[in-house]
Amino acid sequence: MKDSNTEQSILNAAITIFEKKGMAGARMQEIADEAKINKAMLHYYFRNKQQLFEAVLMSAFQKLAPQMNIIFALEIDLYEKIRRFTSSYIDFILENPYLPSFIIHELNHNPDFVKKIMSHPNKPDPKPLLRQFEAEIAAGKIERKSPKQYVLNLFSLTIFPFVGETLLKLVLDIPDAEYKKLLQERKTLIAEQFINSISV
Amino acid sequence: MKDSNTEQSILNAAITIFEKKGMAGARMQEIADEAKINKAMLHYYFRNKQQLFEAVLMSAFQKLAPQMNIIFALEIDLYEKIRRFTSSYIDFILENPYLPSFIIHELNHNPDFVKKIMSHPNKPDPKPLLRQFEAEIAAGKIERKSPKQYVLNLFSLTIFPFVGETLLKLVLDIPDAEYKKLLQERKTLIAEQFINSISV
DNA sequence: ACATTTGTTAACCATTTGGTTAAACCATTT
DNA sequence: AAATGGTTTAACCAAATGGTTAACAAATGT
Repeated sequence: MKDSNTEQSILNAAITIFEKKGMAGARMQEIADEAKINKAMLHYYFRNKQQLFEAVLMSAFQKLAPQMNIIFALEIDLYEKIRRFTSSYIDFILENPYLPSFIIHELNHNPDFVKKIMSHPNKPDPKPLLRQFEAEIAAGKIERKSPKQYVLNLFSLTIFPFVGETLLKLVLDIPDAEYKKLLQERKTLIAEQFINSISV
Repeated sequence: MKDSNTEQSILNAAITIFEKKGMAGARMQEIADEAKINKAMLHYYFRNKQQLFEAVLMSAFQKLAPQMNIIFALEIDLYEKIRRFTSSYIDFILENPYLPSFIIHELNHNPDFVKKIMSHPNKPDPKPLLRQFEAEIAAGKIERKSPKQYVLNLFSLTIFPFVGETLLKLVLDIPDAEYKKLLQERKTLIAEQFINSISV
């Protein structure tokens, strides 16, 4: 029984290609080239394109979810949690720029996979965060709005600047270097303004 | 010289298919079937897949940009403009649910098209909005932050719930009907909280 | 050392897919 | 009604693409 790093290097290559081109745009040969192995190996280890793709999509969740869930579960003040979440999420995505777009796009096109991951441990789970919003509302500390709306806002402010980067740069006429700087600024700015907008 | 509605029905079919499946996932035959015409007609009117695709992407901007630019250019109070923008954008996207995801995804994968549309009249242009933010800052009415960050926030809050719908429903465990209700709520909620977060 | 399993390769295959062509169709002009 | 020119169709084509196979190499167990 060999652990064989071939399987891992296939997966790595597949991650690179799939995250950049998506399921429909990726080519098996391109993945094989990227991994510098024979195309037949892809099928030997992962049977077919769909299964290789699902392994990649699952690994994307595996990368993202623990990182988020740790922060969601921390026993700290809500505001501090918001600050930590935005800052560390932005840092993480700066290292994995294709991740959110890839996940979102493929989730939109693979309803079956959505069901598959629904009960899977790799799912990000912001329930603790939701409960903290509820508690603060109950304590009269923040506006009485749906906690889900709060989390929606927080996710939108944090994730969209990455997903919509090309569109935003185009529409707002922002050069690359400046955009990078804006993203850095957002590591503190989001939490600051978000907290400001909910405090009663 | 015939005006021939064939060309238009091809474009309509192409819009349907491309917006749902993207450039890489769409099939010429599928578009022909959708339009109920012979596949050769696609090439007769649009030469090849790339050109048909670009016509579709351009038409997507054509649908979106005027709708936004009218509001951006209105001579009204900043806060009122924000309220109008979020409300009417959400209404519009509810009618065209695939639009933002399609535009964002394809822009990310077609750097050449980005250049092409940069100087095109179909580009959404929030410059008037940016200037109003600047004016309010100068007047000491809102926090002294980069106006671009403000617009980034506004776009994120408005657009992301559509682009990331599947992911958000999955992660926050929200059923379809409830999510629709949340989106409706956001037509007023976004502006309310956004304004609350920037007023000095 | 030998046999058996596991890993790897090159060649091959069937289907899909974007694109072409030549003939037919149809409206308008002469 | 014959000619003209744009429009439409079915059949076809070459390349790309996902997937398979059979032979070969390298470990692994006996």
